[in-house]
Amino acid sequence: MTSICDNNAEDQRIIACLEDAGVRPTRQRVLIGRLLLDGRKRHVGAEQLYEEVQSSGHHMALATVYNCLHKFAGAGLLRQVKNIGDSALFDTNLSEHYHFVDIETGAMVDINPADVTLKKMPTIPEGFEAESIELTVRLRRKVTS
Amino acid sequence: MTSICDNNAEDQRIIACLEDAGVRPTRQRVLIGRLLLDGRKRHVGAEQLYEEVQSSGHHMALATVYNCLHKFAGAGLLRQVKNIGDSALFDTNLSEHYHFVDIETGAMVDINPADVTLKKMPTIPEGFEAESIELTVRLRRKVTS
DNA sequence: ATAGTAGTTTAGAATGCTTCCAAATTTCTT
DNA sequence: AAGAAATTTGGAAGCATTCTAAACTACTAT
Repeated sequence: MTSICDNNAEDQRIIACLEDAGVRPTRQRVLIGRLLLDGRKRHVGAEQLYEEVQSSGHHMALATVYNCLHKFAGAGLLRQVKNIGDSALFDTNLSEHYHFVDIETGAMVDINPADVTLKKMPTIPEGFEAESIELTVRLRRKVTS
Repeated sequence: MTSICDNNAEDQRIIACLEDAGVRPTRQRVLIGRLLLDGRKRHVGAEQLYEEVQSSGHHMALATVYNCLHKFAGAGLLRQVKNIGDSALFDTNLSEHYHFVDIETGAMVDINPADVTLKKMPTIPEGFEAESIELTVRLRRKVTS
């Protein structure tokens, strides 16, 4: 006898997912979980997610969307991507992978991890450990010659 | 018989530098050139540079600092670093190299380029060309055990 | 169940960085 | 020296994100 919106199997799965990650499954988090924890790999920004929530017929404060995104990221359910310009982006793809970015449009595409290998790793400074490695290849549209 | 502050050899060098890059050597740009085009490799933010200008006994609008930084970057005199969180950073080191970032403090250190090699390069999508590659290793302070 | 308490959500205000603006100024050309 | 184009300026505006304090919700212990 738990929760909030255990009305169906999908929500049950999401709730379990949140609990496993140590995140309390509130109504809002389950809602966002439906959008982000469905197995699809994609990149989302706060504003965009906010609109998706609206479109799904629910209301949620923008601040809550930010809260959730950060909470999810902190719990390892999402990964914050910091290479891209302006606004914060979150990636549902948790495996180590890299990104192509169109410098004109900002569009982002995953780089197939098999396509890149670091031959040599830099020596981590004394007293530190690597938390993550971000590799971004910025792309410019080629001039048709 | 050019310019503004050709009062010494150093300024002459900076002016030549700007002209070579196709940037009109205004008083403000030469001023910033003194701070950034002296051969030292470093990372600067707009606000910080603004303060350095003040400290040097001159005045300049913050907007001008932004203008200059972007102009310099566009002309290839600086390189904008986009991997790091919050605010815009510019790097006077133009050669291909990568960064360690302390996720706690935001402090940035160059990675010796010899220390990293990409074994395989990802296939660039059709119609695009790589403009730059950014590799960032995020560091966490190790817990002393 | 019920009450308590700790964690969450909320709307709107506040912040901080960056860009925009229109006017004044400066640079380079003629 | 005058004109045209680019630049600088200070302040206002913009935007994404965070903060705040109050209302609310979820879980725990009773």
